[in-house]
Amino acid sequence: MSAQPVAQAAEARGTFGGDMDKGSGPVTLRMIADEVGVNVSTVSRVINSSDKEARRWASSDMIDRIRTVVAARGYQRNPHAASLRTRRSGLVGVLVPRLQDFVLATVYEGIEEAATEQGISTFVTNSLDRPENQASRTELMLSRRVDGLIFGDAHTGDPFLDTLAKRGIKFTLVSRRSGDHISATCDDIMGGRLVAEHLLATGRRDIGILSGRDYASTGNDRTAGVVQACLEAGIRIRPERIVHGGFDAPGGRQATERLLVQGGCPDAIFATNDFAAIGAMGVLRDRGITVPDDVAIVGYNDTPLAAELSIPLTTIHSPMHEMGRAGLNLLLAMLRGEPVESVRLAPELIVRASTAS
Amino acid sequence: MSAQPVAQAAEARGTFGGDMDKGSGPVTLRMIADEVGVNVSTVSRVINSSDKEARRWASSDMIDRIRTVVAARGYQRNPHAASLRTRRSGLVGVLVPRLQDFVLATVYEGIEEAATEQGISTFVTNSLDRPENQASRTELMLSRRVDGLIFGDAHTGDPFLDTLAKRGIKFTLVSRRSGDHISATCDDIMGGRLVAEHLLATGRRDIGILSGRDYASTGNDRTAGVVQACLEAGIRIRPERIVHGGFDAPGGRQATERLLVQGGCPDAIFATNDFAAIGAMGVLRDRGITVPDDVAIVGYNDTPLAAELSIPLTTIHSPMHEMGRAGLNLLLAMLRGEPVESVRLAPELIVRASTAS
DNA sequence: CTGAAAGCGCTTACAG
DNA sequence: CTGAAAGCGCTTACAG
Repeated sequence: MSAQPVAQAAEARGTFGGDMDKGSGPVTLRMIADEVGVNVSTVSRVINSSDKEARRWASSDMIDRIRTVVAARGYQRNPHAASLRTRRSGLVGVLVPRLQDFVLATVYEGIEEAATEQGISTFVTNSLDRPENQASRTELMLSRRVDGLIFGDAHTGDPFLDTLAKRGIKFTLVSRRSGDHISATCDDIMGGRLVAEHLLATGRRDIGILSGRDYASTGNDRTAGVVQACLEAGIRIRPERIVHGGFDAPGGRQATERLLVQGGCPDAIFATNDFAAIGAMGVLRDRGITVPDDVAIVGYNDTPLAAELSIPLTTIHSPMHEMGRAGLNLLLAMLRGEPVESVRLAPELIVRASTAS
Repeated sequence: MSAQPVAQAAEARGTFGGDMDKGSGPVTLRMIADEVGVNVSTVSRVINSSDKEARRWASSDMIDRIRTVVAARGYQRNPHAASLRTRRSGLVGVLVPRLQDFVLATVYEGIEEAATEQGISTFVTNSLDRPENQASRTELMLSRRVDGLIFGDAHTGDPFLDTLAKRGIKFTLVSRRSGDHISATCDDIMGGRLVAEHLLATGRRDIGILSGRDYASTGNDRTAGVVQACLEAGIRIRPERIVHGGFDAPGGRQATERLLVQGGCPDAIFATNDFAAIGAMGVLRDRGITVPDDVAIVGYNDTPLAAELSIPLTTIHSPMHEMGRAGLNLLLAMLRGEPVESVRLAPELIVRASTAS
């Protein structure tokens, strides 16, 4: 708090009942111990025990007295001292492609919320999906002595995460999955199937897919789900109907333009992200193609804007917040040494005007 | 890294050249010192000095040898130990209304970027603009021993920040200003003036304003700028032309509906936020009011979506990223004890189809 | 049930 | 120029 050096005046503290703070900084365990008239170790034990456990360490009278003084003085443990001693920091590092992305911001909110509930603090940073950033930011997090990491930017087939796992570093993935690493994701294959089934049921037969980045399991799984479901219905989606690109509006715009050029206009477009769907709608509008009469459009994620669009967007609701919470809780379980398994959350189809013919 | 207790095997370390790690956890200063054959204090001094300063503390031969071993072993200082000793954590807490909000996510990106450059780490959390959260999250940040705080959720007239300042807590504001507290903001009054000047120059005379939350200086200043500039042009904006509401699309929708009800349709609407502008456009479209022929629309912030809309949006570009950087750097200067002054960044008008008649 | 001691990994006066 | 010591605020065997 104060800029002045606090000096080594630890012994000069009053016996007990001294009510003034003397500007000597935050309350320490020693101050509490002195005021109660007991050893710091006793205070430490009481503070770090539940009501029941505490009984094993101290008389109930002692427990009451300590708790009273702790509350009265507003004691807060110094986390740096505790971390130094216990070798656990209660810190988690989170890497996301970009926090500006509504989807990842929401996932992170879930992570942060669950972390706070568990007394954990998080650092977040953007990797912009660039491998060199992923590596350097991970090392930076590690140098901050995080207990574990959560990646929202996993790249399919990239050995980076394998290397990390081999080093014994604990981490989970959110939003995107990769290999056998523990992850909390939406069941994107199922999501894709829901889209295909809806489109087929409403009479569409030629589906174009804005698949997103080729290194992201999200877009790939959603695409695979559509392809599977169509195949089961006897419809084969040609390769040129699947185009990759960015997950934002400009990315969707470009991908849509490529889609139209290379195969003519389909009767449905599935954008694996709502923002890409907005870009797609822009292109169609520019070309005088009407939605949903000429082309149905489906997005993914059920972003708030989806319902606000001039033509409200049919989309898949994915539990982004819950995904973040699960990713954090999985990591914590791993750190406790418990066996953990990946979580696939259920997607849900939300039908709106963009597919209602 | 490893879950097993690392044990007190500090003395059992090889003399020098021992290349294996023995799983004894991260490299410590002591290991470096032992390998170089020098006292830890010497290593500490060299590590924490610039090239020039180091000369005062050690022979250039010593400096080289230490630097070599530090690099070879990949030594990283334990920040908890250093914080405990120095009483400075290198940690900054950031409170924003909500990270899902593109504007605040971007401001935070700027904060985080500048922090990383300066070797500082940040914690972010959402307050949802609720006073009880602002208080509790601030205390939580303080219990994490942050050196200072950055608030993106300041409420005009709220004594909370005054109380904090009185407690000697160091903080800066971003995005919104409040009282005399140090802040890094866009010059929102100027931004409002730019909007009014453009609207007046293109023949508009009856401007409705979606002013946002009444506790946020952003919306209020932007509104004030419009009112001022209009007054100077001899046009008085009636109070019922100014409506408050949320800064998102639904908020803009509701505010617009109230605006239309209570005073008929204006010939221009200034939404103090791009997302609110999107909501406004939705309402107008539903009612068959055309943009820009019947009503011109202007947003604020120059969000990427603004250019992607069916009717591209005239808006004010505000340097959100730079605002975050400035907020962090101001805080750091304060912590160094330097005199600091608030920063007002220049807004810029971006004219698009929504006002081009 | 409670205390005393050691030690986590650093930094920084204080000596020399 | 370098070393030795103290101490930041905790936790945790180890005694009793």
